[in-house]
Amino acid sequence: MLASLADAPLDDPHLVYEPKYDGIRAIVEIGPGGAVRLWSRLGNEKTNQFPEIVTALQKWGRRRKELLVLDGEIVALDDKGEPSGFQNLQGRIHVLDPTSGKGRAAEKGVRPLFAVALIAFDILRDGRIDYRTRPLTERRAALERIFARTGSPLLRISRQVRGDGRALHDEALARGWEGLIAKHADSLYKSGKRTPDWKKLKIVQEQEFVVGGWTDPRHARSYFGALLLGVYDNDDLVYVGHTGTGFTEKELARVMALVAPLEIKACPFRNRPKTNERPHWV
DNA sequence: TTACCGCTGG
DNA sequence: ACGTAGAGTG
DNA sequence: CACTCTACGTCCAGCGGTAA
Repeated sequence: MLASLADAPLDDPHLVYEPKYDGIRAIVEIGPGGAVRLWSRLGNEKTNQFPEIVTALQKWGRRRKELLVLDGEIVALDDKGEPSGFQNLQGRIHVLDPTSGKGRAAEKGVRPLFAVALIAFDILRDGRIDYRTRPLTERRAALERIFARTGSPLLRISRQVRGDGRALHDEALARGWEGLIAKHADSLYKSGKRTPDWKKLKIVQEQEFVVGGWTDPRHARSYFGALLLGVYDNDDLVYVGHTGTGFTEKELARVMALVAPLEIKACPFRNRPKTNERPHWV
């Protein structure tokens, strides 16, 4: 079940509000005796990539007798133990076995080994009970009963408020969260579907950048792939990232017309970015 | 070793 | 993740 | 007719695999 991007009131009594955790979506199976498996949104097994979480789940689920299936988000934790951004998980998405010491990341020693945690926000099955056919409020009650006090800092449940998300929204602004998810309190769980029962309320962060170049487009994309962006550190232009999404066809054309006549030979950034496609500088 | 592709998360 | 076109819905 | 929803194609970062 996936959320739709939409506006929603922050004080609707039929809605519940949760932080939008910025990590990797995961379906969690805890079998009898603690047989644990993690699955990604595309149905790929992630069990081997998060051994800390698996160990914690095994320990917690050791005396369970029946299958439990949860839905949640795997997040990286900052040094205060608070959920931090998706970026800190990027290096582990593809790692087949983080303990093996094999592979590029292990060789380079660059994997930061951020602490991670599982934040469960839904329950799909507990033994013979198929919770997907039960309303969200009932699922939430079951989740809190079963998973609220795991005794492990790695195993948590999402924060959730009912009816009035204004305080949570203020907190999201103050802490720079990605946004909130607003869910219909009586909605059912629809596996694999994107539905308006869950609404994604995005928070727009602002920052002014200087365009230092662009990259060639890939495939059937027109004009350019991404803009190369920097911010000034005194007199130095420091490359800070690419952005390629968010452009309509018209906007791609307009920006290209502005930027193409300004092309120069030398990279204007203090730190030359690595790009997927050929860069052009302005 | 390096460069590129393909795949996966968002 | 986003944006678009075309299908679906009212 | 206008609006909403879905399917699809594309974006970045990063890793693994393979070719050079």
